[in-house]
Amino acid sequence: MPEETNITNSTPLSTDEMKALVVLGRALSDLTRIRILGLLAVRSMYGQELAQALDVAPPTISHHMEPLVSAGLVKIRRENNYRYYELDSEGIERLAESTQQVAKTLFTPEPLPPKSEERARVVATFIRDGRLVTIPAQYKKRRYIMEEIARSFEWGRLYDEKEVNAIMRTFHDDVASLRREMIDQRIMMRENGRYWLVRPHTQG
Amino acid sequence: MPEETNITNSTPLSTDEMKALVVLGRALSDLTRIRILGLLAVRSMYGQELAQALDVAPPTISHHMEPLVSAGLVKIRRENNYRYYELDSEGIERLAESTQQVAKTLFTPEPLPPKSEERARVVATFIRDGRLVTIPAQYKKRRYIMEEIARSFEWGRLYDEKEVNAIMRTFHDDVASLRREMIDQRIMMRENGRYWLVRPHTQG
DNA sequence: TTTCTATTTCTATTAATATGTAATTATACA
DNA sequence: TGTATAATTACATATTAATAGAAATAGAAA
Repeated sequence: MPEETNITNSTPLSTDEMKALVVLGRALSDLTRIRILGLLAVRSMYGQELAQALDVAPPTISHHMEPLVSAGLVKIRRENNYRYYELDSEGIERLAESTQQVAKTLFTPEPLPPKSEERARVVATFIRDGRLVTIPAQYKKRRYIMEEIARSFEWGRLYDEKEVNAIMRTFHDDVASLRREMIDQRIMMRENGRYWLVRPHTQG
Repeated sequence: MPEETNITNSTPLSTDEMKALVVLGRALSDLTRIRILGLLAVRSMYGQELAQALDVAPPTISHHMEPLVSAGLVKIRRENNYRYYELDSEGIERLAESTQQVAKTLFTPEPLPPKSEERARVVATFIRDGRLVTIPAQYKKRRYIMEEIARSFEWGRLYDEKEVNAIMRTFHDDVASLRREMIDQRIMMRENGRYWLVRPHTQG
């Protein structure tokens, strides 16, 4: 079983970004609210109109407005006795942008750290005469080793599993663990039995 | 009070699109699930790792995976006894695209219907010698009238409220109702007291 | 001011959700 | 084949959310 005790669980999303996502998700997580958005897309409406159109009681509309307004999707325009609810175009644009940003963030691999004394020492310790002595238990060291092994692959090329195994076996016999580690660390990707590097090597 | 009885409540979102949005919203509506996404963005993890990292019991992870997988954000890779959860890059791209699409849809005004006999008849009935006799109660007719009045505005120009009132008063004295109707029907937009047409006139 | 109406708040009820413990299933491994 | 471990399911509980009726609030109109 994998040894993971020393791994720090970092995340590319800040706490604030995560909370903002939850607020957005909550706003979208109910069909009545989505239907409200759909209706407001045609024209702004006031509460009783919405209640009648959706066949719910007026207090229900009021309650649903809270998450929609919190998420910045709807704004309220007061006119006489009425409150006209209308889509907040800026908010919805922000929503579209932010989800794209999050999607991008989630898939931006962490940058490779520069070559360092430490890295060289770790590599020298674990790789002797081109053979991996043992797979390091500590994440950071394992990371160095995996990046070193990745150098034996060519940027932009697709490899099938046999080729991957052949290359990895020059380092270590447990190629299954090495393969998994490459995927886990997002150094390589796999799809339909084909493997490839996620990004080019950074330093020669 | 506005007369709305004859208005059909159409929406630019199909039922399927709405349901898909709800599924997505549900997936994002819980902080634990967002944190799972954040962790998986760094590397794929199996259940007990996630449980330990988030300080929850393993069944909780199992439960959270259902909405994440349903929404297409996470996929499961089985390896020995473990189940490695990993981000579904295609799913997340689809998510980003679809929210953008929805945002766009929500703000695409319904196309102006072509000039028709009926439209001409309605306009002739309600506008006599350049004066609006009365504001039609029926939505469709009101729509025709508003589009007719919109022709007196210039595409691409900003108007302040005084100018809007001056132009509208040539049609009818209740300029407040006309202004609101323009906004409601998304023929005009307003921001900081400035008004403008949402789109150009289609037919001369 | 009084009245009327739209909206919100209060309160209650029901449904859904998040979470955990215990039991079950599934997969290696000895 | 039995044992060990990971994951899921079953079950239970506590919390949150959705909804509506009743009461309170706010604004317009008479």
